[in-house]
Amino acid sequence: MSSIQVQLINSIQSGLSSLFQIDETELSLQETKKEFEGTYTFVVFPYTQRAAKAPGQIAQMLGEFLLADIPSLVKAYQVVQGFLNISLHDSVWYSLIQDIAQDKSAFQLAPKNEKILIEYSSPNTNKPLHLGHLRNNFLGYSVAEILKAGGYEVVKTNLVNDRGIHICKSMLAYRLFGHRETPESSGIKGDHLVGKYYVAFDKAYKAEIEKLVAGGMEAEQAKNQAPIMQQAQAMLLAWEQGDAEVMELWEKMNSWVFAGFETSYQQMGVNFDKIYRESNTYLLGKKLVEEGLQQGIFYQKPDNSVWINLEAEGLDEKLVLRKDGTSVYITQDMGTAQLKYEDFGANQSIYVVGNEQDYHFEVLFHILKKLNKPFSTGNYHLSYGMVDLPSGKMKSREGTVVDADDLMEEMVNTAKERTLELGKIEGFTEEESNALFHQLGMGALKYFLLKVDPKKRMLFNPEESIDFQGNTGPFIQYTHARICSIRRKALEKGFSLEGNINQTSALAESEKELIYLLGTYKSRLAEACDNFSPSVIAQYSFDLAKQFNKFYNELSILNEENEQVRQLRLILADVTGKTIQHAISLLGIVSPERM
RNA sequence: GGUUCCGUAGCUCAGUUGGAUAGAGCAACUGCCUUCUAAGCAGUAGGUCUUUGGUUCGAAUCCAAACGGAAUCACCA
Repeated sequence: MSSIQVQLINSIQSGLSSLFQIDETELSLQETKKEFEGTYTFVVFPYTQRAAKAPGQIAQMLGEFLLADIPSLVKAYQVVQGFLNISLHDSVWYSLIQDIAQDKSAFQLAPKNEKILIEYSSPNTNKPLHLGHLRNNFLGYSVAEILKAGGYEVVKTNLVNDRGIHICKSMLAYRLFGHRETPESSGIKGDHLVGKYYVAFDKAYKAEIEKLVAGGMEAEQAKNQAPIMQQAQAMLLAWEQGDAEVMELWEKMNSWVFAGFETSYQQMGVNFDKIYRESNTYLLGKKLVEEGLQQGIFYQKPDNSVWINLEAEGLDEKLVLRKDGTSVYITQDMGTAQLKYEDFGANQSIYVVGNEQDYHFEVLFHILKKLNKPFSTGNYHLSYGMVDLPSGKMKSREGTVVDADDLMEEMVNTAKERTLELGKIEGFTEEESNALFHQLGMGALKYFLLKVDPKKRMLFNPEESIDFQGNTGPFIQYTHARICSIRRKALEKGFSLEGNINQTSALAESEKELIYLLGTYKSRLAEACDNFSPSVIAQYSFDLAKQFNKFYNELSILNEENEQVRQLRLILADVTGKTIQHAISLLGIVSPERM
């Protein structure tokens, strides 16, 4: 809350107390709606009974009280129905923009002295990344940036799922149909090449099932009996036993995938402080299971499988180790939790994982609690909604996925087309042009995916291209470029962006609103932090850019003849530019200086 | 079937702890480039906030039920 709001609330508080003997500790102000005059609105309905007066009368009396109590702040008030609308003196806005312009930590909240670990991306090494991963990666990266700006120490990790039956499927298919092709020989990016064999496995598997069913076998049995599936299971066993040939193939194909992912991550502009692999953490998970077994937290069934009973927590019995002693998904997560704690000892640990795994994380956190380790607390599942297509959920095996690399390339190409159409790259070198196309394409894509509340599922229609106009990344980037242009021209003309602001004339409405918005940045940032929600920042960036464009359109900056007014507007533009740049950098979006 | 989540303009989404006549963008239509970048600005049109009942000064928001949709309930991850 800004100091302006604090002063207003304190004054209203004492007004309520002295006028009506009402002592209220939790008062809230709201923004005045556009169609009424004023900046802040106080709603008096809740006090009519206790004050034994009509709403209008209470508002009237409070308004007079404010005028007398804080005359330097409050210029006027209007009573509309039961709403007390408060207008502030221009001097308040002048001093606010002055403060913001000089605030060295305008973009940084106070240190929290807390370390937060955030795990995101978490791909499987059997197929390339798709649109869902893009939402995950942009979200994880952005939340990390937001938390940093919010005063937390942040560690970014990525847990790669590089082992298991699904990995063996692509390995087996490669062995059967691959003819030793490599990313180099085929010209196919490593992760896509491996993904090709994952699909090939599924195709062969389905054909075998069909054949068995045609021969009179039940579908369920056919799924288990299909030779290629049995081969895959045998391969998994061989892997767990460290079979040299299988390990060699596994390492070779994984290295292709990792190289491919690295390229994709670079395009996305995301990075990690530490990459974990499940092949390195699942054994630690097994140890934790043994430990818990001895402590009686887990129990063993006659077939040797190990379980935990969470019925008291309203859940079910859950398996933590298979009867053959191999680990399952949750075993690995237990091990990873411990490893992360040993490596970083964070106060909080966030898992950026889709909401289809809500139940899994509920179980995991209960298990960790029961283990009663230092990492049993502070765990949070940042559960985001799926990206659906008009046809429904994306399914990799059925080929109904939007590939991440393809989509990014398409976005950059679209950015190129738009930019060339508009003839916006005069004087750019080829390198600068390409950088701009990338910044704009990715800006559009990131904004598109981040502007929506993370918790909600969202729709992507591949038939409709992502916009570059309106509520979009490029719109905000464009506003920044405009401001940069003003800066350049101001400096050419010898105008300073640093000077003091002197109050002379009355502020225009669009100036006041811009200052007001700039003044709310920190509280929006805090809100984004508390909710792990980049969409708060996205929404703010758009509002700010929109307001700036209105201001820009209505008023002259460089052509303003009154030097004091010009100075104010220049600083207003400059601060807006810096704020936009900072805000969208939290979304992983670059602010071009020209476009 | 159990559990959880969702339902706001033709489409994609905002909508703070309940507050005024429910907001943006896209798409449609009308204006504005000889002046700081028109990827912009201003305007018109578009709504039974799925439905019904309840709580109260006041409900898109809280409660209940119905209808519609999604996720999950694996010795998959």
